[in-house]
Amino acid sequence: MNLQQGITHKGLNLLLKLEPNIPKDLRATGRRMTRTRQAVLALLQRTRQPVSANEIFDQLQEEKVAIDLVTVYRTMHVLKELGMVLQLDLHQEGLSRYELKEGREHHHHIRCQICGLIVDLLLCPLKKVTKLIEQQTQFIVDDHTLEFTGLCPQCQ
Amino acid sequence: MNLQQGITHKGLNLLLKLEPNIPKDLRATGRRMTRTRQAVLALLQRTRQPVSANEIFDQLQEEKVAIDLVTVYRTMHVLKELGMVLQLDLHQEGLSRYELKEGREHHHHIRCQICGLIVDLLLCPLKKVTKLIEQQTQFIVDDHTLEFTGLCPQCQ
DNA sequence: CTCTATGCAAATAATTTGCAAGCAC
DNA sequence: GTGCTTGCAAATTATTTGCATAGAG
Repeated sequence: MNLQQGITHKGLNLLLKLEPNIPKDLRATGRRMTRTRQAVLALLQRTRQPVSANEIFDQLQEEKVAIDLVTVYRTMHVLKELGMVLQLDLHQEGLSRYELKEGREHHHHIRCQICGLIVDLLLCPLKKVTKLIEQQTQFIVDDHTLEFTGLCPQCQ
Repeated sequence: MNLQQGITHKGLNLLLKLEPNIPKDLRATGRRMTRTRQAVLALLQRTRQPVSANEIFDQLQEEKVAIDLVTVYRTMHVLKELGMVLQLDLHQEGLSRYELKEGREHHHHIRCQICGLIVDLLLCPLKKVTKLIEQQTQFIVDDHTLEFTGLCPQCQ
């Protein structure tokens, strides 16, 4: 909802410098490093929270980067395919958010109902549960979604 | 995706008879029991899987029940407000599904990537984890989403 | 120079809103 | 009869697709 407000909180992510091998990742699959992709990647790197396509678009507009919203969607699609970006659907938000993968471990999130702050959870309690589910249901589990909502310290 | 196919599987839900006190629940809040609400409730009761607004609409069309898709959405909104229905957003499906609450315990789901079969999981491993998260993040947790995807026995 | 990426317009899909008429109580 | 409900049209929001052109390698 409110990117600005969220960003003013202390996030758990670090501000990472631009990885110089990203262009290689792109080229390795016949993809090209363009002005717009650079802008999106740079934005993702300096953003502490998972962002929506619209937020990326708005933010780049403010920074005078000419880009179409469609291009944002297409860029996210490519980056996700390459495994460089994670796509999240947080608890009943009705839109997707994206964050850089950048070698980070599998993790989940909690989002404040009031201000929209999203904080990383550095745990996933589901390894054992997954096995249990596979036994109980005879499914082969291949993925899961786990997101929390609540009130952040400042909104309580 | 494919309601029919899902329904042909053995679900874990029971087919419940129409609870006669439902109209009371509605009236208690100044709401009215109408032909369309009856049709939706009856459908929810005989459906073994969480259904989307569109599936409710299509199904009722087939049964020659005249109803508008807008009315389905509005009905789900009311039933959810009354606590009679649960709204689910399964793993990156991009739409909401609904199921009768009917006194059932808090639970989660697993959905088959191929045929769309949804099965209830009769466990929630998150009570302790929630406390841990509250300690670690200083959030007050008020809700969570946990949904799995995989391959059901018949699609493996 | 070739083929991918982009912008713009338009299409889709899920859901919501406005308003006048219908129907439950 | 009064006020909640509904249908129909239209608006909204998130996302996707088609196509001709711009631009990366």
